[in-house]
Amino acid sequence: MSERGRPRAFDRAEALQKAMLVFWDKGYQAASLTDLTEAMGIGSPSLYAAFGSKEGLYREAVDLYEASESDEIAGPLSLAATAREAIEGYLMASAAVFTRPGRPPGCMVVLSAVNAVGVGDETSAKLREMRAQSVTAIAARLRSAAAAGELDAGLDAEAIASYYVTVQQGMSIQARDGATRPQLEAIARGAMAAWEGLTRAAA
Amino acid sequence: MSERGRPRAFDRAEALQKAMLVFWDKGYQAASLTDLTEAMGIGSPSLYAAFGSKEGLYREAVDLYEASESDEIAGPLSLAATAREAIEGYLMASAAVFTRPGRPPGCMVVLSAVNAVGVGDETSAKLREMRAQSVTAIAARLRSAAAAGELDAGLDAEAIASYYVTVQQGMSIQARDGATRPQLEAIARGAMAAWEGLTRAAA
DNA sequence: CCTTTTCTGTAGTGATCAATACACAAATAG
DNA sequence: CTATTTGTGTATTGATCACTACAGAAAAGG
Repeated sequence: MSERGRPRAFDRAEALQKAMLVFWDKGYQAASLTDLTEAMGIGSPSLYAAFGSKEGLYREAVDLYEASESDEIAGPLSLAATAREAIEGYLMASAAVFTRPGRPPGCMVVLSAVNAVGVGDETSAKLREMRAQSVTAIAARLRSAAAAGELDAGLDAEAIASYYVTVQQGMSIQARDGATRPQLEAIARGAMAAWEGLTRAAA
Repeated sequence: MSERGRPRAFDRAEALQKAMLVFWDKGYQAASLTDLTEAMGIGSPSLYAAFGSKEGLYREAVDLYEASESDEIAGPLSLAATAREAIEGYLMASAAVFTRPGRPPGCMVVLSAVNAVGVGDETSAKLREMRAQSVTAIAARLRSAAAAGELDAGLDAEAIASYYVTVQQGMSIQARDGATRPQLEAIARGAMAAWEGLTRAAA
């Protein structure tokens, strides 16, 4: 097939992983081509041959983030037995991922709401949709719990989901300011203290 | 006194206000000198004569933000009769300020945790301290309420304060994504649903 | 071998960045 | 008036930005 020509001298997936860490750490615009090529260990022509452009590389970095880190955060939402355990697991997994050693603090997708300046409209819209998807997924989990009789049928799933996603997004800011995993977990437990009040009566 | 020389042809306070809006909207690095001078209606030499440097202008813009917007958010903390009303008022005022028409969405100081890349260490530390100050102020309000017998004496004031500040910071992200004032207020009410659980037993 | 294809390294492109040199304008001091 | 001081407008500084032209290197096809 396409094995003609000089073979690539670097591992594409490995280089993308390094680029993801730079974008995650600095945001789109503040990550310079020099930052990227140095972290990836390649020259800029190799970067452009493999990824097309800075924004193309960013898009792939976001996809990689979603596939690796983001799925770990969302995992509990579909796996936990009860809706309460699902959301608590979501917040606890966030606390873990946001403070994992060797990784930038906070969530790359959440932070992109603030530091993805200069990115194209299409990529920007995709990132916004990814953040909105968190609310959708949690609301769906709440509605399925309500349909199963586990929770009150009259609850406002969207409002509750927005609240928990807001807490999780605030945890990204806290992580940026140096909050540790136990501190973020304490915040998550604080957020869960609202659970009974929110799910008992329709807000 | 110092009325010698050609008088300044623009209003310094007015120009600073315009610069604050640009920094608030775009962050430090993404706000270019062209953006700033166009918004302020002056040439770059006038900017440098009046404010010293881009970072000097940014520092003054942060001070102006603190004096105008930030005080409105923190007002309820010292004015409200009860600790609960103080914190609820803090979140409600945040919802209002974060979505005020004609102003950028979200809190300039909160967002600076993410978009103040490239700013000097001293300014960066000052901004971080301003964010930490929110936790300190709320914790102090909780402790005074506990000392007055209004709340349980064994509550973890720091943990509760961190939780509510995290919600407020998440509201800044939500505002960036287009959340309206009623939506943010609903989130604030959701956060207040945790109040009894948090203040009843020592976490 | 030679040709074709693909990638790498060097060395740059024009554009934009924050910041200024310099000449002139506009005020006060004497 | 002249001298001094301060601000403005033009035009530009070197540095850095994202990006690429070009020549040579390293592979497969014939």
